[in-house]
Amino acid sequence: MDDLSQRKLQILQAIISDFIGSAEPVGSRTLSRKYDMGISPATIRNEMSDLEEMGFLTHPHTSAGRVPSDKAYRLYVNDLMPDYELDEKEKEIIDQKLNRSVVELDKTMEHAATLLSELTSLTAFAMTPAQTEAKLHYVNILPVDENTAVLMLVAESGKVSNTAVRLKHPCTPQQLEFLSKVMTHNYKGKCLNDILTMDLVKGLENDVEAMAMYQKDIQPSFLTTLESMLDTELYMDGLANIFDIPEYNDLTRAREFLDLLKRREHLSDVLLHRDTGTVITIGDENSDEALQDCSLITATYHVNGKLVGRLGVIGPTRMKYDKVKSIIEYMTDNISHAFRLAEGEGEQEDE
Amino acid sequence: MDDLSQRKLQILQAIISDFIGSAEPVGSRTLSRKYDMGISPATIRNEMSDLEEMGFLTHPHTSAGRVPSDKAYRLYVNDLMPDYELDEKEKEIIDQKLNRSVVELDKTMEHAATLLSELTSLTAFAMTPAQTEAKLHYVNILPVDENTAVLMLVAESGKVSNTAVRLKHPCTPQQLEFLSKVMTHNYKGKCLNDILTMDLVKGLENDVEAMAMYQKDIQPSFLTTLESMLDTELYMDGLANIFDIPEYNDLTRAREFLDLLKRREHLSDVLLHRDTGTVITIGDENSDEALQDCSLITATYHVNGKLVGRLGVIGPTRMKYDKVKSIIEYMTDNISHAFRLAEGEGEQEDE
DNA sequence: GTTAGCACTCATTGAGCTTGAGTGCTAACC
DNA sequence: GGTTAGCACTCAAGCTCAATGAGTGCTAAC
Repeated sequence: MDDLSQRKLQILQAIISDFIGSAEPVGSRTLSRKYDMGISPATIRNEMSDLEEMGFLTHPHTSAGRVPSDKAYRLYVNDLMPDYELDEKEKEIIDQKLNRSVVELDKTMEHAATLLSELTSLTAFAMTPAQTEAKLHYVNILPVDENTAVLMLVAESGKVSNTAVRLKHPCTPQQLEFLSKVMTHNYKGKCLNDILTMDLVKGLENDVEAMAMYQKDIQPSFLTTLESMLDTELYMDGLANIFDIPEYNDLTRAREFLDLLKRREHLSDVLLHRDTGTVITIGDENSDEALQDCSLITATYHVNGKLVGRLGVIGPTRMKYDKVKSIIEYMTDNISHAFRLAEGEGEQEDE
Repeated sequence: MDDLSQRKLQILQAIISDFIGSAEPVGSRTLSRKYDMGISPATIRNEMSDLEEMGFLTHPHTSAGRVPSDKAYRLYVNDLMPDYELDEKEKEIIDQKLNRSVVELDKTMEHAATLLSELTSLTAFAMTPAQTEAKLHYVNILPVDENTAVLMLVAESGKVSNTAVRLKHPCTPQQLEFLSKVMTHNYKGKCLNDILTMDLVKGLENDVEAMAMYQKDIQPSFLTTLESMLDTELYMDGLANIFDIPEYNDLTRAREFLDLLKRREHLSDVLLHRDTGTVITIGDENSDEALQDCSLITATYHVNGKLVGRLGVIGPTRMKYDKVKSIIEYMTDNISHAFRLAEGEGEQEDE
C-alpha cells in the first residue's frame, strides 16, 4: 500500500534529511536548489502533495513548507536511513571514557549517560539491570561503635550495598560477626527476591538474645537494603541540552519536558517495558501520552549474558536517528563486552 | 549616613514586602491604597525619590514603580525583617521527613535538599561535611570471585565507602583477609588525609607476593576510595522550581541559571568558603559574578560538634528571606541535634 | 508527465497608535 | 515647612495594519 515510486522516496528522504538538520519546514524550491535531482519545483510540489495525502508529510500552515510526519520518520528509520559509521575518533573517545571504570557497573553506567548526552546533544539515560536473579554472596555486619553498625550485602555479581544501622541494644563485635555468619550461611547463593519473602533465620532459634537483636535492629535494614539492591538505578544526564533544541525554544514546552523527566519512577517504568535490543519509538508510537512528541531510542546491554540493562536517549522526533542509533549501539556493545570479560567465564557469543 | 526617618523605613519596608510578594515594581498609589499610612501618594513619591537617591530603590524605567536595590534587601534583612515563626504544621513536616533516615548522614542530607526545595519553592542544596578530620575505622577487602574483590573503608563516623577492585592475579580469601588486617592495623585511627600521603604499608615487607599484589591491585583503588570519602557530597533539588519564578520567565535567563548550577564543583567551592552560621548574601554581595543577581542563604550544621556541613537555597534576590531563613535554621538545628545524639552520649531516641 | 506562470495564503516583522501606570515638578494649602 | 492636588510628561505593553516573502495549488502550455 505504501507503494512509493523511487522518486517519491528520494524526495521524502531529502525532506527528512533537510528537516532533521534545519528544523525548518522544507519548501519545494529549497529542495530543487539544494538537491540536484533534475526536477522542477512544480514537479516536486506535485509529489509532495501526493506524499502529504499518503500521510508522510504535513503542513504547519498553508504557506509553509512540508514537515515529515511520524510515519515518515518510521519509514526513514526502517528503510531509508543510511548506516552511520562512527569515525575512529568518536570510537576512541567512547572506548576511552567508558573503560575508565569498568569494574563497577553502576559507575560505568553513570559515565555512559554523561558521555551519551555529550555525544548526541540530547538527554541520555542509563539504566542498570533489575537484579531479580541476582544471588547474595554474603552478609557482613561491621561494628562502628557500640550503638552503630554497618550492614553490608555483597551480591555474586560484586554489587555491594550497605546501610548504617542503629542498634537499640549495644552489641559486641563478636555478636555481630556471629550474626553475619549465620545470615551468610542461610542466604548465600539465594536469589535476593526469594530472601525477601523468607522470614526467619535458621540457627538463631536457641539464642534468644541474638534473635531479639536481629529482629528489632537488623531485619528492617536488611530488607530495605535488599530492596535497594534489587532496584534498577536510573542515571540521566544532559537535561539542559533541550535548551539548544529549537522545538523546545519556548518556556512552557521546555518546562513540560523537564517535568516529564523529573518523574523518574514513571520513566523507569516506561523503559523497563521496552523490548530487548535496539528499539526506536517515534512520536505517537509511544503509548505514553507525555512522550508523544518525543522519540526514544534505547538499546540493551547484558552482563554475564543474563541481566539486561538499557541505554538510550530521549529527544524531539526530529533527531539524527542514524547517528544516535550507532552511538548507542556502539556503547552498549562496548559495555556488554566489558562485562562479559569481567565475569571471566568462557561463554557463547550472542550478539 | 543611612539616617532614615521612621516614615522612610516604613515606606521602604512596605515596598520590599510588596515587591517580594508580587515581583512587580511598586507605585506610590498602590502603596498608599494598600498600606494605610495616612499619607498621600505625592508625599510617598517624595520619600521614594529620597530613598532612590540614597540607593535603596531603583527604577526599571521612568514610568515604572520602584524596585528595591540589593542595599535595600540588606537593610531589610539586617533590621526590618520580621522574625518568621514556623507554624506547627511546618515543623511537624520537617521533623517527620528528616528523621526518617537519621542514621546515615548522606541520606539525611539528600532528603534535606529535597524537603527544603519543596518548602521554599526554590533550588536547595545540602552539603555533607568535608571529612578532613575523619579517622579511618577499618579496612575490609572482601572476595567476590577469584578476580574481583570489594575494597571497603569504614570511618569512625560510620561513613562507608567501597569500590570494586579487579585483581590482576587471582587471590585467595585468606590473602585478602590478611591484607585487610595489616591495613587496618596500620591505618586504624589515622586521619584519612594523612593516610593519603603515607606510601607504604608496614608488615608486608617480608611478603613479596602480598606486597606486589597490594601495590598493583589494591593501592590505586585504596587511594581513590580514600579521596571519595574525603570529598564533600553536594545534593541539589528543585532545579525546575525556577520556572515558577517570574524573574526567570525567559529562556536565556533560566538557561543561564541551570548552567550555573550544572557546574557543581564550582558551586561546592563557593559554598565551602562561606562562614559558619547563617549567612545571607544578596546580589552583588556575592563575589562570584555568575551569582550576582541571585541571593544565597546558607546555614551550617555540625556533626559531633566538629565537622560542619551546609544547607541552603539559591534564588532571585527577591525572596522571602524571613521564611526561608527560618526554615533553613530549623532544619540545620534539627540535623545537628540528630547527629549529636547519634554520637552516642545519650541514647534516648523517640520513635 | 513535466513545467512555467500566476493567484492566493499566511506567518512574520515592524511601524504607528492608544492605553494606563507611574513619575516629577510646581503651586497652593494647612 | 511639610503636605498635597494638579498637571505635563514618559514609557512599556498591547493593538492594528500594511508590507514582505516563503510557500502552495491550480491551470494551461510544452
